[in-house]
Amino acid sequence: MSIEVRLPDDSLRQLAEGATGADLAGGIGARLLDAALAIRVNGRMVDLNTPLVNGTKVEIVTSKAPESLELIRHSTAHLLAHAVKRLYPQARVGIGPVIEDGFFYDFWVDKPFTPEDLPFIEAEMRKIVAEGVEVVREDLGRDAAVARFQAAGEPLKVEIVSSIPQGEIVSGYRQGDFYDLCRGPHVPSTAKLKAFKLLSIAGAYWRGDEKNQMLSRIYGTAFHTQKELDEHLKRLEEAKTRDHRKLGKELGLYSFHPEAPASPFFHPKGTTVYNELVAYMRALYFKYGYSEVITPQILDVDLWKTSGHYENYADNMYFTTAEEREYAVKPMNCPGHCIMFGSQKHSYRELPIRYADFGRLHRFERSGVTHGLTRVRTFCQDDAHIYCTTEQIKTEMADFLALLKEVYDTFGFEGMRVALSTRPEKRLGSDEIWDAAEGALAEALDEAGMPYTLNPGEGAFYGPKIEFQILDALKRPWQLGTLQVDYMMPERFDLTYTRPDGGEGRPIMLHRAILGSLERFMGILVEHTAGAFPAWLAPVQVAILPITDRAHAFAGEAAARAKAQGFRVDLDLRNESLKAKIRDAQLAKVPYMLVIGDREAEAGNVSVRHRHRGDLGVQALDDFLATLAAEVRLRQR
RNA sequence: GCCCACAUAGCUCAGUGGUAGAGCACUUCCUUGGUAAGGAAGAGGUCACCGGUUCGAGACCGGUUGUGGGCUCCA
Repeated sequence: MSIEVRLPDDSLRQLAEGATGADLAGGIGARLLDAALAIRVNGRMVDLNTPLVNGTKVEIVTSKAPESLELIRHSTAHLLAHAVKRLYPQARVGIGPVIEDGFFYDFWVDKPFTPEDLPFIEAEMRKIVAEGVEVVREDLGRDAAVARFQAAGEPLKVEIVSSIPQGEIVSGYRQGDFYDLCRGPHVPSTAKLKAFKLLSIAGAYWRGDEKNQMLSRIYGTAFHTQKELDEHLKRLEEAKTRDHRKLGKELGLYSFHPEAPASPFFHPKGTTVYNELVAYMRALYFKYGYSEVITPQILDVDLWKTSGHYENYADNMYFTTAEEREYAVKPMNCPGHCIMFGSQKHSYRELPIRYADFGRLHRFERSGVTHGLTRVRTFCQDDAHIYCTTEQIKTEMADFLALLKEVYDTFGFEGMRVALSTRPEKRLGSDEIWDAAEGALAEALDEAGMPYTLNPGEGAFYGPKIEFQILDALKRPWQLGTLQVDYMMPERFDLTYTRPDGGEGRPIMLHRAILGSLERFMGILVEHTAGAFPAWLAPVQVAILPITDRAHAFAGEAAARAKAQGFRVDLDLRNESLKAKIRDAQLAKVPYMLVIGDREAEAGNVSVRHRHRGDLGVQALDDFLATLAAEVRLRQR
């Protein structure tokens, strides 16, 4: 008896009954067998050593297939666990999945691993690779699997397997003396794993629940070749050099101090960028029909009880008492806006009313969750609340999307992804209201033709939210914008407007932000631009570099003229060489350097150097200023 | 909050129990130069904080605070 399988080029191949993918690959060529990692049967990836079935379509998966990277990472995770079990037999294994850019494996150990352990574990992994241990799939009945893990002293695995319905087959893989629960597929031998590196250690809760025990997690990554691995490690280094915490210090933008944990101090240069961002948003608010408001920082706790924050958000709030009256520092602007809206009578003719607020917010974030500028305890959102009717939600949504796209385009963010977060467990309001709110957002997204993913249970306590995610220059995702629909606050604050028929209507409230928070946005922007802000945002737009003292007079005049036109100028009169001045301006990422020597001073010219484009030659000062003015006005990147 | 690591000059970092160091930055002097560091001198530290061990602690131990890598959480 023989079987026949179809290859991707539609050719048929005869094989003996019971032949595997490996036999198929070997029959085609020894080099293919060597490169083979798995096979794809009728589109589904399975182990290379899976027996072939007559009449199926079979494809040999080698390192050329994009999904093979996941395969070797998964197998490398098993390799890691195998090595750990050899070195630390008392370690009990958790789970070891593939993640973006690599994998991890969790271990339950008495003493957590330390970074010094990694080279030893890695060496043991290489030893297992050198041994070329065969990786074999071994399926077991559920009860047999439970018994096997119980005998092996693996309580975490027992817990997982026990949750699988009885009678089901549990797949697992054995490599030498190491057996692991796993769906597979895997590479046929540890010899196939050639380029991997263990990267870091971290604590992680079992099953991601902080009530469970803490496991010791080892992160690593794997690639097909050492060259690819090296390139990846180089990219990680590149990301490190762009770290906004490092660049912020180097460029003198902001700093952090123990006196105010997780709260940035914006230095003059950082404040310039910050204020330019606010000015930009203000200009757009004018264009899009928003009105800016200013509301108090500290408000009576009763307000927060009305808004529901006291009940649902108190853990994240700061409280203070004065004259025996209790207050809270605002973590959000919305309740203040509701007070303002409710303080006047409104006609349907006024709606939508759009209140924008750059108020400072304070949220108590648990120590350990803060991170540079991207997670702080005091920040300011490009926040606005739109009071409108149900019918107006769609046009408001469309206008908001237009505004959002305009902003992200200005900064060069691409690859926007959208997620809809629905009702969380801890929430206000009835299911009917949530149905309406979630429905409104979903419908608006559908109408805008925007594909989105669902984040069940991730909404805010007062309403569902749409979250907008972009990719930065290093293709890393960031959540920036948000749009939330809220039926709750208007209800709780009893907000009304007069309808055309003279009756009272209840407005809907939309919460929205585009940059998210100015703080986080600046951090992201620093990493996106590597600190080289576009000219319109740069803290110093022009550095004026006289070569000798003789040029100081004209350099001073040039600086004065540039300043008169509103440019941010740094006049470098230090007794340093031109080379040194250029170097310092380059390191400060100043967009334009104007070199002024005797020749330029005499003719009223400047020699223009751009931080990226280099020497741009000599031109009249006024011509340069006119060009720069256009670049800044258009907010060119 | 939890697990682990780290904390020395403004910055980046050396310093394995016996007198506190380097480079850069800063100040002064010399140098007046043409597109990424000219030269010299000087000044600068309660080694995060509190306690312990020791004849002696920047170093060893415990605690606190802050920061970092993660987990949980999140703009």
